[in-house]
Parts: sequence; structure tokens; C-alpha cells
Amino acid sequence: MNKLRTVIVDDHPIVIEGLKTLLKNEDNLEVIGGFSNGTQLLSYLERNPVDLILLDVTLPDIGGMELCQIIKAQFSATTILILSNHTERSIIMQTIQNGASGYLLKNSSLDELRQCIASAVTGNICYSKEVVEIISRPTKNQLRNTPQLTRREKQILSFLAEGKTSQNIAQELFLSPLTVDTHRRNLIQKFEVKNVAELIAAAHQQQLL
Amino acid sequence: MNKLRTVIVDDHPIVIEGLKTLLKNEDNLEVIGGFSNGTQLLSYLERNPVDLILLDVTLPDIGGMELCQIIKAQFSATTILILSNHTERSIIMQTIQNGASGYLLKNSSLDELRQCIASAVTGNICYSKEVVEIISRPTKNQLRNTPQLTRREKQILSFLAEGKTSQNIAQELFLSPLTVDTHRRNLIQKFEVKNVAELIAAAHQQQLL
DNA sequence: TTTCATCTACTGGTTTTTCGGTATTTTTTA
DNA sequence: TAAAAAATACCGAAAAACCAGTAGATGAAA
Repeated sequence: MNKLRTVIVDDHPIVIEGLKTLLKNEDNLEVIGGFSNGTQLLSYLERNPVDLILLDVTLPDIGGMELCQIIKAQFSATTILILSNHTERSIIMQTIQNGASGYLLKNSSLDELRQCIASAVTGNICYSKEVVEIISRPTKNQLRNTPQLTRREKQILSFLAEGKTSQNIAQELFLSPLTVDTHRRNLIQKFEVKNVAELIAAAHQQQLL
Repeated sequence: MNKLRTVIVDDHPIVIEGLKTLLKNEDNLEVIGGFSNGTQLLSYLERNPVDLILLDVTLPDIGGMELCQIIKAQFSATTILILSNHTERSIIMQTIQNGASGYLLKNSSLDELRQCIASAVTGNICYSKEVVEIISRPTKNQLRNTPQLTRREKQILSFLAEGKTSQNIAQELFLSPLTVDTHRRNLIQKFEVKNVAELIAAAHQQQLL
């Protein structure tokens, strides 16, 4: 097998250099480029085949998330590993949902990086130890008690998320609009929110939609 | 190292038996129990230490998601691997967020199961090949073009998600309520939705919140 | 069987959103 | 620097949501 053609994308040139040095002696990959923003990377990808991208999420021009999507859409054979300092679970999950094959914190050991690269190029998704902990740690949302919804309430909640009015919902469920109104108000109370907009946001955060 | 004390939870007794047979000859684990619902499992866990749980998501009494959370909260040393037929990405992501160490489809090979078990008990998160594909595949939402929002619109979108009214927002941003109104209407147009409730739902699905 | 949760429905009034326009100023970008 | 995009602001009317409170019917569990 040929060496993995690898590029590094980070807005700190020092990080790029550091990684290059660290990976210099790896015999299964070769760093063939380093870029400090997304535009540069994309125009490089247009002309050169790349097997592996070590990508930071915070870039000056295009966000790492968007970049992931774009790369995966246009160059689906390329593997993306995120190297970042962000420890928020939502960011990690988003990068994975956007096609990244793994997520490491920048303080990961070279050994972890090696392992993740090896795992990622064979099609797995790989996280560094610390990242696994973050992912598995319950969210604040999950800690604070999720309101207990009745069947009807769940039903009406999902209708509301579809932008339906009380009238609409009442018609579909053969109820009085006033009843639907009551349910909506109970939902708003249970979630301790101000209106339906916030209700939908809260329900989404607690993965009820 | 002692053998991994393993239990299987599935509402189909056949699956339990099948897995038991398959895993009989593994020398690093021992199946010490099989349950067909969540309540049975939980009361067993109260009395017996368990290292590994092979868990189905669809159970008659408690959902696999909830079960994951409960187990991780009370018996954090126990590793959970999900064995399921559900191929929806959201379900997979949710089980992981709830503390599962991996997700396999029921048609996975014994080899994949072995690998995932090995990987999971050392603290990694592991998916079977097919599951990796599901996770990495872009969502429909991501395929249909995400509306291009201006800075102001993003700002007002997030305020709306907090349940603020036009008046509130106008005050905070030192704008006329009428201006905020216009922005809100533009947002609703861009997302092609009927009202703010649906707007928030759509924005959430496209990970803009 | 009684109690509790849920579902249903109402009154009446206030606030907010939504719809369909228009229009000026500021900022960006080609 | 001209054109395009974004941000600002307005009007009026209708629709819908929100608030506060009440209350009968139903069904499940203790």
C-alpha cells in the first residue's frame, strides 16, 4: 500500500509545523500539505488527490463543520480526522454527523493519533479517550429532569413542530381548538418556557423531536 | 483477566439463545444471563456485577434509550453495546449520547461483534461497518440546500429560539420592533415554513441552533 | 371504589404574530 | 464606483397565540 497522502489544516502555523514534525517518521503516511484556511484547502483538493485530512474546526473563513460536508460531498474518498480543542459534546457529534471519521483533542498523544488514523482509514470512526468520556457523559439537559409528557401532549408537540395551528391540529384530531390550546399551554408550563418557539427548541435539545 | 460477565437483553428469546450459542466458545467472556425486558435486567443488576450488556433498543417495558441512561447512572462500570435492527441515524446517535459504547446491527458478523466488544471494554466507542455508513451518510436535511442566512438573521433566529418576542429582541438590539418583524418574516420565507415554531424545528434539524 | 392523572372544553380578554405590501439607508462586493 | 445584498423601518388588518382560571368526563391504578 502506498503512503497516505495527508494534509493538515489549522489556523495556527505552529500546529501545522508541529504535526508535520511529529508525523515525519511515520512510514505509512506522508504529509503533503498544510493550510491555514478552508479556501486554500478546497482549491488544493481540486487538483490533488488526498487520502487523509487532519482538520481543525475553528478556521478563519469556513467553519470546520461546513468544510466537512463540502469535502465529503465532493471528495468522498478522503478521510477526515478532526483535531480540535473544543470539548463541547455537541460540536463533536456534529462533526461526526457531517462525515468526519474521528475526533481528537489537540493534547492527544501521538500514539492515540496513530491509532485513530489507522482505524479511520479502514472505515471506522475513532475518538480519543478524553473525547469518549465527553460523549458518554450525560448532558445537562439529561441531568435536569425531562418533563413527563402524556401521549396527547407528545402528539400535539410534534404537530406544533410542523408549524400547525391550534385549528389545524383540532381538525386533524377531531378536537375542539380550545382543547388543543389547553394542551399547548400545559406543554409550555411543563417545559417552563415562554412560548411555542422556545418549546420546540427545548424539546429538540432534550431529543424529544 | 477474568472473563467478562455478560448479559443479553432482547425481547426475542430466540435472539438471546442464538447469541448465547455464538458466544459460547469465546474465551474472554461468559454469558451469565438473558432477559427479555428492562425491569428484569435492572433488578438483576442490583444484585449481580455485570461487565457487559448486549442490549436491544426495542423492549416491551422500558425503551433502550432510557435503559442506557439508567444503567450508566447507577452502574457506570458496565459497558453497553447496542444490538439492534434500527437503521435510523438519530436512534444510533441517541444511544451513544446516552452512554452506550457501540452500536451493531443484528446482521453483523460474529467477527464484528468480537471486535466491537474488545474495543468497547477498553473504553472506545465502536460501530459496525454498516452503522458507520449510516452515520456518515449525509441527512436529507443536509442534502436539501440550507438557506443562506445573514448575520442579523442568525442572531434573531437564536433570540427567537429563546422564546423572545419582537419587542424583547428590538430592545436588546436597539432596533424598531418592526425591523425585527421583517427579519422574522424573511427567516420564515427562507426556510419555507409556516411560522416560528416550524422555523425553530427546521433550524434545529439543519443544526443551526 | 375512590383517587389521581389525563383528556376534554369553556369564558373572556390581551398580546403577538402573521400577511402583504413599500421604501430608505447602509454595507459589500464585483 | 456602480450594482447587489443586507439592514433598517413603516402601515393596517386578520389570525393566532398567550394568560388565568374553571370544570366535567374518562380511565387506570391503589
